[in-house]
Amino acid sequence: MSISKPALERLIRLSRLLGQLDAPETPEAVLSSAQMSRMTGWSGDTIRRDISLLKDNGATAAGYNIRLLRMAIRRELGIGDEIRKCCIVGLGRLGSALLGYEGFRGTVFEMAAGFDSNVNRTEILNAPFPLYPTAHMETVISREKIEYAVLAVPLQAALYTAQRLAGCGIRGIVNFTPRVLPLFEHTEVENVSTVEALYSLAARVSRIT
Amino acid sequence: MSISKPALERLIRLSRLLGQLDAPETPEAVLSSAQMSRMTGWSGDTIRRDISLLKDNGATAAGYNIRLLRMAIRRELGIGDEIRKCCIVGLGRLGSALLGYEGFRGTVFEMAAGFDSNVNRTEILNAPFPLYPTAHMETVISREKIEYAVLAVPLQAALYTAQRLAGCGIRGIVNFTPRVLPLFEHTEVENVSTVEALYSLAARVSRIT
DNA sequence: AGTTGTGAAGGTATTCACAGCG
DNA sequence: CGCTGTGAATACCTTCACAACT
Repeated sequence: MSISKPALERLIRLSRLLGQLDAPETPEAVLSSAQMSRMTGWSGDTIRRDISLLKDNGATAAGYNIRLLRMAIRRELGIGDEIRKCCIVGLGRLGSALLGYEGFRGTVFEMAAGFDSNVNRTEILNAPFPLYPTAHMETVISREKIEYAVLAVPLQAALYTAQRLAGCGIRGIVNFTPRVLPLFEHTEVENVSTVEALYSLAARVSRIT
Repeated sequence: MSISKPALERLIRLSRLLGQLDAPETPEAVLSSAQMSRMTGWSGDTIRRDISLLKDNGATAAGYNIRLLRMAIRRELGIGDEIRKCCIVGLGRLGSALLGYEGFRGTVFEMAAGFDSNVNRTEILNAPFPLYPTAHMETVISREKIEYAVLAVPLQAALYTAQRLAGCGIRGIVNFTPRVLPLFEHTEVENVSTVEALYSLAARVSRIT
């Protein structure tokens, strides 16, 4: 049975939540669907149904074992322990801010390269992984077997760069640019937009008021 | 008739897309639902139904007038031309990268203040709007009538800072931190997470393969 | 009491199919 | 013709209600 997209997104966030609660010294700690409901805003019913799609989900009479549940989610997401290599394309303010981002600790994602068309930047900035001029993008990506890209180039370069990424075997793009990207044959796109988030908030707020 | 959340999100992105296509020299340009479908990946049926919820949507026999449709969406979102004031809380790498972000141009959102607990940062960084120590957050927000906040503080400070924001009248928080925030009574939360985006991509990719 | 898991019901969203229009 | 708009049908998702278990 396949997991629906809404369920998938909840499970991903749940796994983050569990990661925050999983303390090494209490491997037996449990959490009930009612507690998760309070922490996330989703109904306990929905949470239980999502979790019931997983096997070995760590259910007990008092709730779910935090550690086991988290493992079950990660297993089911098709994301084993296998490392996925990523790169950052575009090292302006936003891109370079991500160079030192610690949020990847504890995930299966590993930053393996950064690219910028401005050679100055690739030389001056320092990062815990190598930086290259964009001209070498295709070569490095295929040599390093990089699968995912975070796109943070200026608006004008967004479409062209995304097409180059899709053309050289990148499987997924996290699009930080305000450009709406087209569909690609073999490359998924996920948008991350502060402005869209603000509009979404504003619409909800004005609906409530 | 109320617009559903999925429809809302599509309309917001459509409006961004239309903004990119709307050229001043061709105010009569039209776009059909089939063309939008190719650009976004949503079915033409769904797009037409979303748009049909709007009045004065610029429909013609050849498609939708781009400019009129964009105006109709913005009108219907309950987002007039009234400016919404925002602030950035946390001026680390990510927060300070947003200080000069041009993506707010042409939106109804205006950055009005930035906050950081490190007084050094608020003095050294320069921005097109004033920066304050976090201690003054409540005062400034209520004085300036700021409604939205972009939360970019370190993980440890996320929950406490969010609670302070919710407590002082902020209507919506764009959460850039990896902390899963609880529900607040009068404050909406929208999450923006690179890591969640990557997991979502990875799950989709491994599902296809 | 508390918990999970799940059929059945209910509610939403999407797609189908086609009328009607320019 | 290709286009929009929409009733009807379908598919999907969430909630209800409760059995089973500790």
